[in-house]
Amino acid sequence: MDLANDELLKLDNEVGFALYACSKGLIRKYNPVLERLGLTYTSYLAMLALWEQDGISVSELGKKLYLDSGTLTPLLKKMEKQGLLQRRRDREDERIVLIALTPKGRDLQAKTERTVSALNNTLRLLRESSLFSDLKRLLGELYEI
Amino acid sequence: MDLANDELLKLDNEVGFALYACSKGLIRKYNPVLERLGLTYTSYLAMLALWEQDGISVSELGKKLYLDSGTLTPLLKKMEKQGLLQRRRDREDERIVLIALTPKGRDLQAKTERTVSALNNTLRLLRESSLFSDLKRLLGELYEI
DNA sequence: TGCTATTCTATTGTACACAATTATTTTGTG
DNA sequence: CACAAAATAATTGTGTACAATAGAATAGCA
Repeated sequence: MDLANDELLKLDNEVGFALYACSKGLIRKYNPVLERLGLTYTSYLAMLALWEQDGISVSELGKKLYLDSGTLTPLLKKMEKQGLLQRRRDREDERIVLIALTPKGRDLQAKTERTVSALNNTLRLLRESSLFSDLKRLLGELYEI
Repeated sequence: MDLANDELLKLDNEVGFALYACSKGLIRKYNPVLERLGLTYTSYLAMLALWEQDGISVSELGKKLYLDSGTLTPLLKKMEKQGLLQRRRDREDERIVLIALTPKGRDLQAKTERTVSALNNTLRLLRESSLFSDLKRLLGELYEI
């Protein structure tokens, strides 16, 4: 697909728009389901990261999720209020805030697994297609441009 | 890729996360460039849609962009203030608000074409790969699930 | 040891998104 | 025609995103 000048600015030719609309569409599917768990899509992603690796710092979590402190600080405070995790300064280095799941936060994993399995089934085909690996490759490339 | 239960909730296996992170990453690349045009990513998309088809209603624009009035109304008011477009009620049907580009809005197209061409080149490979058509297909499927 | 640069989190300000609700207008039907 | 239903924007409330800045703590170095 090599575009002439007058085709360059068409909405349907925008890779970014396809990504943007797909991403929002999927989040719209997830959010009502996650609501039953008391989670939003963003807090769901944060929990996924923490279930994999508990006790990490805000900046480490930010690297995993590609989010900065401007997003994470209020999000984590809200999740702390919900009783899912605790935040505390590292004693060795007072600049760092470490995140630790509470028992309630850990226990949520099993219920979440059951709850999202329906969505996961819907997305199974996507995960099995080459689209998924292409996306992950794209994500890597985006951060090198 | 058929996932065992303990793999199901891993962040790296989330199709949604790959989409979400890719989309935000790309918008982060676009926004500083678009700023030179006085546009944000969202208003850029709105202008793309309007350059293709001027004089449409808010709801028609919403269908093109997959956005609702809660997002579009304040966005369009801001763009009207910038002098890019005008909003006026349809005389035939007072429920409808029609959007019309101003000369300034139309003139922005040429400059935008030049400005985003660098970004477009970076993304040329993506547009030429199967990823792009896969994404558009996914977008269609998402709205049927 | 001081001093400077760096690291890390928090804050501020701007800009979306979207569900739910409201208000207005039009349409369709008995 | 009257009135219920539908269509259309606007509003409200909540939840992100992120650039830019600030502020505290640490590291590195003359």
